[in-house]
Amino acid sequence: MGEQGFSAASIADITRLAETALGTFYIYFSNKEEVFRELVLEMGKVTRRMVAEAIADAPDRLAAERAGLAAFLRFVAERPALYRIVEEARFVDPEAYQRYFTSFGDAYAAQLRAAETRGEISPGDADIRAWALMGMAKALGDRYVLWDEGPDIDRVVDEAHRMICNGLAP
Amino acid sequence: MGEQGFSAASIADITRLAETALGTFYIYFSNKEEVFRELVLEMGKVTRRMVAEAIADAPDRLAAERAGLAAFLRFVAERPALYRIVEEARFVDPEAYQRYFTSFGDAYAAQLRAAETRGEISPGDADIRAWALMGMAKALGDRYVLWDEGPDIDRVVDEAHRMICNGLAP
DNA sequence: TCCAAACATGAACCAATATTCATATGCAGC
DNA sequence: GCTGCATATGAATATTGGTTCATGTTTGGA
Repeated sequence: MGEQGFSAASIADITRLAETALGTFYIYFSNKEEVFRELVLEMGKVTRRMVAEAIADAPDRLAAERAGLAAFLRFVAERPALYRIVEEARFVDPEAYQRYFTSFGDAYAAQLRAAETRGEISPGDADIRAWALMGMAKALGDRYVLWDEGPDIDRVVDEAHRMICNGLAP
Repeated sequence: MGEQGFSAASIADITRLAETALGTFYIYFSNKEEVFRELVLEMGKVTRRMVAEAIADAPDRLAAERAGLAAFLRFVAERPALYRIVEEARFVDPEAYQRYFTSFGDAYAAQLRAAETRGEISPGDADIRAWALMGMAKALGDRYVLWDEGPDIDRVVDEAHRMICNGLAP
């Protein structure tokens, strides 16, 4: 599903890869969308753990932003199929997609609020900021990881991080 | 296609809405993906014109960023179906999707480069910045326009613009 | 008025594939 | 070895919907 997309991946394809019979699929999943939903869920857990580990020992929030972005881009590079599944969920299972990102965004915003009270970042609406930052990461992942070509990940992280810290103002 | 999605929208649906016979479809398009591709193309033109007009008389780049973001969010609010089509292109016609965003990104980066030489923004990699900014706009569109609930568009634009200008550093 | 050529029609065709189900197999406890 | 339950199998089913095509209809120029 991650490689061919939801509709192109047939149950027959899936069971062939799993080396089981076609009917066996329906012992474990009630229909095609259910595997998909479980994949999205699984993906949520994996990404969350990944990022959490990556930022675990960052000295402050700005350092955490850098580490988190770098980890996310590395993740997209390593598991493009899983990343694809999440994005396709927008159309296959909008509920799951929305749940995925709102829960991610909520956690992100909470971290920003905590950092704000610690004085590590300037004051501002944590939710809006969280979504803006998630969007940045996604777009950079598309352009510089999935579609390749261009500066290496470190340079992308550097530049994006500079922008996250200081903005564009001269 | 914008309302139901590419696969859920049948040719029969399309021709019913168009009040023509089913077969007539194939006089104008050679297959289902071709209409889709043309829609993506059309959408590119419309968005481009929209944003260009919106930022036409901004005094400087930072003001243009604000006006452009506001225009984009307004556009998503007004034509969610067209916006959806572009995003679905990622899976239905990846070529078209990539063309859409790289050409948009190239134009965006060119504007940033010009602004940099005019001293309106700090120096930095224009391409990476352009993609980061596009990603921000997309994510905010998803969360605060398509999924509604939350602060009104102006507040979102205000907050995001502050972040674009000054970043998060205290 | 006539004639191509373009355009329109929608029933029929066909391929794909999600899902079911009757049957077979493995396994745990006795 | 036996019994019953869980699990496995894959051929058959049923539906869906993209695409074709033989047959009309319109149109614009001569």
